[in-house]
Amino acid sequence: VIPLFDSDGKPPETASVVVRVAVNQAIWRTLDYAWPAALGSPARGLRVRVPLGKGNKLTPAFVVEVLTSDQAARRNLKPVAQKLDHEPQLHEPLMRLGEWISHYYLAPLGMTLAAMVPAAVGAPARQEEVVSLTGADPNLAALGTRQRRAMDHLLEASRQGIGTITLQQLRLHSGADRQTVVSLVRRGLVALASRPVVLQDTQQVPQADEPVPNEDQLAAIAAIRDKLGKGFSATLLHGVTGSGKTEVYVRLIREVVAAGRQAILLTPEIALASQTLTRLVTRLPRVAVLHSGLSAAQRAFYYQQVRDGGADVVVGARSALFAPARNLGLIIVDEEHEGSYKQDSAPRYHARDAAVMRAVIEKVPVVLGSATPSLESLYNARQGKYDLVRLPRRVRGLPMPRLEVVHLRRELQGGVVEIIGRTLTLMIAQALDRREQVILLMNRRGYASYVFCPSCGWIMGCERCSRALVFHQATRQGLCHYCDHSAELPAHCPACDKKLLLFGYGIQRIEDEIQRKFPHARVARMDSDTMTSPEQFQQVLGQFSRRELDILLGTQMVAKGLDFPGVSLVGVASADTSLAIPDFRAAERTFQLIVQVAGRAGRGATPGAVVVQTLVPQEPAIRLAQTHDYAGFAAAELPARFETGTPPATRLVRLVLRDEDASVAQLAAAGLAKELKAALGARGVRVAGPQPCGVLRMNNLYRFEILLFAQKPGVVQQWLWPRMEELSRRLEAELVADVDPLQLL
DNA sequence: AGCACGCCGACT
DNA sequence: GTCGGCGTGCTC
Repeated sequence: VIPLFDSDGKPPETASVVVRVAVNQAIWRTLDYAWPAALGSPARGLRVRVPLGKGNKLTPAFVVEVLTSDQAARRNLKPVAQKLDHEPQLHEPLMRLGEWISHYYLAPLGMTLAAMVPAAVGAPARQEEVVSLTGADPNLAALGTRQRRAMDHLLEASRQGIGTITLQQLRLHSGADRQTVVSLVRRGLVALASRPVVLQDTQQVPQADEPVPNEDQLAAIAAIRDKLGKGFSATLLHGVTGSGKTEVYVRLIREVVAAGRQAILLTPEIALASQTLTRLVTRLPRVAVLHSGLSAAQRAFYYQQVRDGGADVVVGARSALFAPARNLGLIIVDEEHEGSYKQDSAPRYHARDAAVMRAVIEKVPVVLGSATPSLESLYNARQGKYDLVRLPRRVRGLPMPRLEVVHLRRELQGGVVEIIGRTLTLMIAQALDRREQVILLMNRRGYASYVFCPSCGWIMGCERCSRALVFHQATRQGLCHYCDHSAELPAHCPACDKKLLLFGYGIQRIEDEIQRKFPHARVARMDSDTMTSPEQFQQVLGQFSRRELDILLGTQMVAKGLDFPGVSLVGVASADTSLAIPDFRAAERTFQLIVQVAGRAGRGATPGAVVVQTLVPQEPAIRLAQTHDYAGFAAAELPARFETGTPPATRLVRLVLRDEDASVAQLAAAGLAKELKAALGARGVRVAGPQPCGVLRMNNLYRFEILLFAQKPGVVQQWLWPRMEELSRRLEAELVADVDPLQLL
């Protein structure tokens, strides 16, 4: 922090330099401030602190424009108080990306820019202790075991040309603690020093262990390699599950790094803990991994490494897209169809689409990979906006797993209501007998969907939301999956005092059933209730890969990107959960989920089998997933979207108006809808609504939505953005805009 | 999003 | 007569 010189507190008389800043708050306008000469020269992208409001509260902001002298004619400007960095934190391409995100996703610019930089950036660099040999002749025989072992390790490292190693590494490899090293320092044998932390080159896998790309992979690599260094291009890499997309990424990234440039690889949040990624990281040059498990300081450290050229590759979730690579050569978005790329709070950007925009701005290629591309990306490929590259076969000639769709109603065993039907039970038993592993998907948290009274119809509901509480076994409580509110399970119906019943199945109930049916199986449950930290996630996956577990039971987090050769059977307990959601993407999500989870089977020596349980086996999403028929699914679903005028046939902007008072929200929505119809109707925008949201009341707020279906991208935003501030002030209810929404609850 | 301002009710 | 409740509106 560089303080302002004028200690008498008086702002300069006349401002010769004026900057336009975006404050990190829900303010839609930019504000002008005088730039004190004492702060040096201003620059776009610089972080500053400015006095804001009547109390002149110091507020973080970004300089977005340095005004020329004739633009700067305004007087009486408050002065910028502090500079937070010496150099602009966001360079020009990221500033332009931030401006695009702010406008396209209808978010205030200051908030958007702030979301692009880790909060702790600018804090002093982390230090680490390093150990090196002094060169003094060691009398090894005179040393104790621990000191001896440490010296051996250092001497061995030095023979390999490594003169300095970190204390942490020495501790890891020789078991020497700091005390041991200090003793060696006293003997004059080693030196202990501090230096700023630097990234280690993790490329360790010897060439012999390198997977050899097959013909398909080589063709894909060649096709994309041709585009490197030749400006913007977008490629949709459609490779079936197990076709080796990761190998294609590795080869392309190495190519880019060899040419002296940096690469960004985006993966869904969940995949960051997977062993696929761990393996991948060891095969790449200096990697900065950015994920949610990092502390603020660690995140800031990697961020700075990328900016200063200390990292060649950035691997991370959504926000890794904003890595300040100054010399970018390639962006890859793995599993591009994943919903977790969409941020669900402002700025509500989609990292895949923002990645394409960054590639446009930086004039570099972008690769979108998936076994089940989103219909948006498929449509873009059909339109010629993306090039399509395919990997139609699995590696090593592995067959696609065989899917068996079973009708749950015919699976009941002796009339008993059970969710693991006859076929699936039998196949799990067989897999366990053969010492093979099983992945079981149950896409619903909790034990039972709701608690109700059979005699009077009372349902245990959330007091803050218009939804039933989901019964959780461990806590014996009802839990709201929308607002996290919980309530004790009453002993009897509070309305009529009769006995209460549990209705519906959740993953915890499946867990009970599995344990009852297979008492000797080692089972781990993996859902957001049990996986509260990335470490837990990694631990369970580690156990499963070491075959210390037989059955991995999970919500959709087990469907994604896992690669365990021991898995021969995958079960989908109920394929209907995601179909039941009233959303135009329900079929697409169901198809993707089944195909993705099926892809976890048969990656090793034994061919995989998949059992999909459903009450609606004739449903196209399920029928087509049975034969991994992506083309067939797209051929049915894409025309349907055109008939209904839903994305990708149109571009959707969703506006939600919410208020504690239902009629206030409804009236505000009605007024706004009328206004929008008048203004946008002529521009090819269909205004639907207002209508109550899928979940009418959430967190004590009643919600009404207006859906805007536009023929062209950006039409709605162009009209709406300049009016957002005025609208949010004028409307009685709170206004939330979501562009290209994925969740329509 | 904060934060100050302001116009009413409950208290000393 | 004053403190403070949180509705309202602005931030260079």
